[in-house]
Amino acid sequence: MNLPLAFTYDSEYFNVKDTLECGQIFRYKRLAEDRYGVYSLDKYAEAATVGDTVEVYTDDGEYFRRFFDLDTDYAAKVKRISALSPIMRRAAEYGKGIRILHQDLTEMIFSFIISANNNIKRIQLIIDRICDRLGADTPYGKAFPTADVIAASSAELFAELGAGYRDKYIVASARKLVGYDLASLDKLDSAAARKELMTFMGVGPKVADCILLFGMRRGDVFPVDTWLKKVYHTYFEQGHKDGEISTFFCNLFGDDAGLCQQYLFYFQRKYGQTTPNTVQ
DNA sequence: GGACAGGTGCGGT
DNA sequence: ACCGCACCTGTC
Repeated sequence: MNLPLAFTYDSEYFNVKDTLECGQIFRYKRLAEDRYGVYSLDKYAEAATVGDTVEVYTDDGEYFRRFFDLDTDYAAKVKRISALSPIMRRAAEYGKGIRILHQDLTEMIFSFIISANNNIKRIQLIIDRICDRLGADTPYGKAFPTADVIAASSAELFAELGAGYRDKYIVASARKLVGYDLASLDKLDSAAARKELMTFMGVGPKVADCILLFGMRRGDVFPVDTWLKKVYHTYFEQGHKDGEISTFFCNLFGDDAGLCQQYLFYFQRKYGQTTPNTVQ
């Protein structure tokens, strides 16, 4: 495979490693110290960091320019978020190279159904096996399968591929997606779209927020997982029950909530590598 | 070898 | 509406 250089971009607010490893995407691989391969649907790109420049190699530069969110001014966002509080300044400074990717909605639905009560290594393993088994061939490997193909499969297949008890969630949601008008979700506000997404089997509040943030570009949501619960209890005011933490952060951060969540998640995974509920 | 994973569905109050 | 609990399985 000989991919052409499609474009370059300044690396100060585009850190490829941080963007890919902050948990928003599962289909990527480290090819070398400063070179990563990234898959989205049936597309593929490689991003290499050379000095203060990121070089992106792909056959579809238009797709990946959008995918990497290169039209958004992250310097302004980091500046605004840094001004909020000392902890946000630290988290934003640490994660300032993270960009919220424009990922495919269907791929996000299945990926985050699989992510529930799971670890990142295993999530990647399961998704890779699903693509290998059901994805269409591309010049770069296997594509992410369509909902139609998943719907035509059985729960037993996904159990075989290691999905565990999520096997039936994957199939049930795929069958609901057949003939479903996902574009209609764009007309809803985030709260209404979240409620609708939660009618899919395997999609609860946290997974719905991830789908909204990573698959629908809704910056005004705040996915709360074990790491963010720990962040809340460590750095923010006490007193909210777990089910209220997302709303608390949404009210605090507004339209920057999703990006703030990524900064805090990545920051906590870096500096809070202790068991949950243990204050570092 | 046990605890833990980027939680959710379910049944019981 | 709000608990508490079981849950596949790879990794640490």
